Amino acid sequence: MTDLNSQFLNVFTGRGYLHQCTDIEALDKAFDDGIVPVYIGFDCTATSLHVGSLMQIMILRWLQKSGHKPIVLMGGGTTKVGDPTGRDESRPIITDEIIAKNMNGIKKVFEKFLTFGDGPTDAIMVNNADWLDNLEYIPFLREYGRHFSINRMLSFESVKLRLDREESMSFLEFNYMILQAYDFVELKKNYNCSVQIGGSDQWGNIINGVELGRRTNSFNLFGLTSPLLSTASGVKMGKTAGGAVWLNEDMLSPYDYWQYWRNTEDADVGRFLKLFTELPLDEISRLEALEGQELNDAKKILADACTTMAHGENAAKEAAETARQTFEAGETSEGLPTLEIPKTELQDGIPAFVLFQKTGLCASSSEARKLIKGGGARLNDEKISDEKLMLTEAHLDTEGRLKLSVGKKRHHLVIPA
RNA sequence: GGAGGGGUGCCUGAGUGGUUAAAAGGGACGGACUGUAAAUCCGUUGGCUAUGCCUACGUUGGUUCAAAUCCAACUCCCUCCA
Repeated sequence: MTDLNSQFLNVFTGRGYLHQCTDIEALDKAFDDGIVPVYIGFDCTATSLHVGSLMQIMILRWLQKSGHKPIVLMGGGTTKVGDPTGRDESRPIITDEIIAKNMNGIKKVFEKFLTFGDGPTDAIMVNNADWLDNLEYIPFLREYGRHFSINRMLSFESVKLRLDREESMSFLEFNYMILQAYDFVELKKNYNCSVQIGGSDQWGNIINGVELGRRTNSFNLFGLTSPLLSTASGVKMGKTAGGAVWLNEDMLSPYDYWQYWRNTEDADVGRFLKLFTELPLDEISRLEALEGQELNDAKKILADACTTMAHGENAAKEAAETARQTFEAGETSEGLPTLEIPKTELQDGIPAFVLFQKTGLCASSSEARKLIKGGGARLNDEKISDEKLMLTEAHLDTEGRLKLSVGKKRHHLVIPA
């Protein structure tokens, strides 16, 4: 690789964000010459983003730190079409109200990671519905549609996958890549944004935009992609027992978020520290060299740093302290997720499996029963052996609480009120 | 519009009248081993206050003592033809 001059690209490559670039030397020069607006697009399919998008968010954060302007493109328009990339079936149609609601939730995530405002390097958020909603079909086809070759579009991975699997792909979805390409041109025109970054699965879509810009307006646009992330054992990132690892506090508690990072595989620690924290690289190489038990310290640092960024320092400290009490001291920590139940329920007696369901530790009471049968359920750190155990006030611990555990890692407190 | 093939549990995929809550694999969860890791081995994997009951093989009806399995209509997908 050639030597890079710009601060941003040095960080970008040094920390492992680089997968492909359309023209890295020219891009390097651009970043070195002055403030460059760069955009990354995000879907509005949920009320929060999850760790699958965290790498893109970190990229924008570094971008801003390096003195450039991040543009967060909300796919308010394209979400109505649905990105077929990586999907083996159509997305359900999402209504405008839900999209608006989702955008609000996602905005909250970004406010934690970026500084928004009117200054030259302040981040801005734009919505592609602003220009996509009112497109006129015939003029659009004549001006832009003629630059797209169906032959080529059919060869794209996102399309090919669906065709190979003999799944249907509607014309609606087929248009997604055209619209995304058009976004790039719009952003160039309105915000002088000539760089798009995305995951490596977006490479095809990004290239389309670059080419469309060149053909229609002789723009010189750049595309830059980051590797798709899976854990060292090949699992796609971002799922746990409870579901997706959301970045919004109301969808996943800081404690659970901290736990997610604490449970990182050994082989991923160094890579994740580079990608998801802002620790200096030499500090990271020291940490990832740790072995055996000591590597757990690196995992804690990873969890602290990630949680601090997403939820603030206090939340991170609380999560770390709760984890320490729970796992290292073997105590029952107040910081664990807690459920209050009416006193009378305990006075009357309530089956343990019902409580497991109520706390959300188990999805159904059948699941809870099976868990108890299988020996995976604990009450106040003691294994429950009776599937039909009735809980009463006699089971409260000295502090007047019940601690329910599923496996070794998932705990919940129940307090009568 | 015509001909043929297909729609099975979270996913892939077997099953062509009763022994089928449905093989097998994957995933997920739990256990053992560990370091809150990975790998490995074992177990669980529709719901229900439950020795039973209910719901489930695209949808709706039908045949039958009995249907994922047979019939009809509908619907969606795939392939070929127009």
